[in-house]
Amino acid sequence: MSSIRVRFAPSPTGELHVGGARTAILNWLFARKNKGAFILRVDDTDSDRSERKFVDNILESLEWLGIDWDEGPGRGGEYVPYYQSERLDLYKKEINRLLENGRAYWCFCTEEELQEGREEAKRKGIPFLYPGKCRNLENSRVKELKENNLPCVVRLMSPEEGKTTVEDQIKGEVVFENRHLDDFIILKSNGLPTYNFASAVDDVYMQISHVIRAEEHLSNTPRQLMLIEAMGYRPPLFAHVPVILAPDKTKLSKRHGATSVEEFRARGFLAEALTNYLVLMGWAPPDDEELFTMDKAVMHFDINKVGKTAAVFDEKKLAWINGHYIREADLDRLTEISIPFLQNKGMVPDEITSQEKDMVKTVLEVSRERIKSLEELPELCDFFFTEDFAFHEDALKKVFSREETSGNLELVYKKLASLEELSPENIQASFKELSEENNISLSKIVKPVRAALSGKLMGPELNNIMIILGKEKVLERIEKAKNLKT
RNA sequence: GGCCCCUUCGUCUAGGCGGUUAGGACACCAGCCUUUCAAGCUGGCGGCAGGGGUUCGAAUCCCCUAGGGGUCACCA
Repeated sequence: MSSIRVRFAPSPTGELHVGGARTAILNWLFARKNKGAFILRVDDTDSDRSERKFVDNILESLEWLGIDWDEGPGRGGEYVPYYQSERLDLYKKEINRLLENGRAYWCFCTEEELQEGREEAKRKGIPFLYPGKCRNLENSRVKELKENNLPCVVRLMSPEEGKTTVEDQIKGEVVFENRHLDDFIILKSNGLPTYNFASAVDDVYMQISHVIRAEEHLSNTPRQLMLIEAMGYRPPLFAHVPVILAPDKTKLSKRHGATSVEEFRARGFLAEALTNYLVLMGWAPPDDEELFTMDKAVMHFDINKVGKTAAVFDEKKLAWINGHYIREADLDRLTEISIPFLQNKGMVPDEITSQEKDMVKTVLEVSRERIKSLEELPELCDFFFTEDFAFHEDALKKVFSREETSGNLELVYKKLASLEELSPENIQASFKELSEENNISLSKIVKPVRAALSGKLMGPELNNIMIILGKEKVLERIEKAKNLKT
């Protein structure tokens, strides 16, 4: 009965946010480390904002990240169903128990009434707490009001004195005074449970041992503890992880750029880079190494060592990590995931042949160490795929504006034309000979050739470019570039 | 405003029991390598929010102040 069971319980009101992803990863690491179970539960009690497409997005994002769940959507489990919207009978049952035991009560206060109270409290500069007006309604009165179909909710009869303390695995002991907490709503007038209630009930029923979730839930925790106490169950342990901040130190949101896992994937980040980075904000392995696999993270993970401070999301560091994984990735796999980025720019056809695929692979081999995200690939290597590549402004200004460029290209043309086939050796030798024979610097030869072949001043090694392009195209492009003088 | 959490280089962090020139990484700068750009290597810049205590000795313990964040919904 002491088995470790954790859960990630997103509400499908948006795409999987990197903050949510980190919470999921932390839960997953904890479960894997302790040979426990990682449960995925969909907290969709907000019928207005929950959408099926977001459920799909969250599931896909988690799968893409490699965060697999032992129980949950698509996988079933002992505590099925894992959608709160399908567990309504259970909540109803627990609400009724609470009602019968006098630990909860029906409340018929209207929105207007409450709003008035809030405004008055604001005027007085004191926090608004529900005054408990409906606490002691006679049963007959309740029955009467209900028969008249008056909108009503159920509130928990919360203790007025004492303290509720949360033994948080990350924050330590956090104490809340019960008098600051009012009789909060557990059943909404639309018949659906509130988050606090459904979450507490499910955590208990699903035998969750540790609730690892975002810090913003810390202030909800005493309420859930009260609920669990009122229902007569044992509460799980809690661990609240700090939020992720944007560079301006406010909560990371859409206006800061990419925030969802899907957006990062679309921008050319690798799953292992994103997970590595996300784990790194708030946790560090014992050896302080920053680049690690999830396997290694699992081996050393310790929830108690997760930092208490909110971390600023640093895209530069993510990019560095991503560059590392791009360089390390299996080339075939990298080829597969790179193709869409090329197709996106029309560089390779949507229906790709195996020859074209091989070409992408070859190009990747000589280009990968120059990019930090797959998104940068098209611009870096467009000239490998088309004759219609653009000449970069720098190339025009620094190379093609020069008097001697045309003549030098002509020299190169002649020299290369005499070669049987291009090889690293004979290309090298040719350039060297040209330099010596004509007494011109190597760079005066090399730069124009690079510019002629790629339209750029920087890029993969020239040898590689020439060999991949092949003698025919190389000569064609040099010929064409001779007349490009600006 | 009430309640709660947090505070080590610009950023992410390491710093069980108080004694370190406060360590690493990203970024930035410089150099090396190099037929470009990267990558790689080497070096540099840069920090314990402030103030009081406790102590022979505090980034580490206590208190206060300041700053940041979260939350105060019939949202999760």
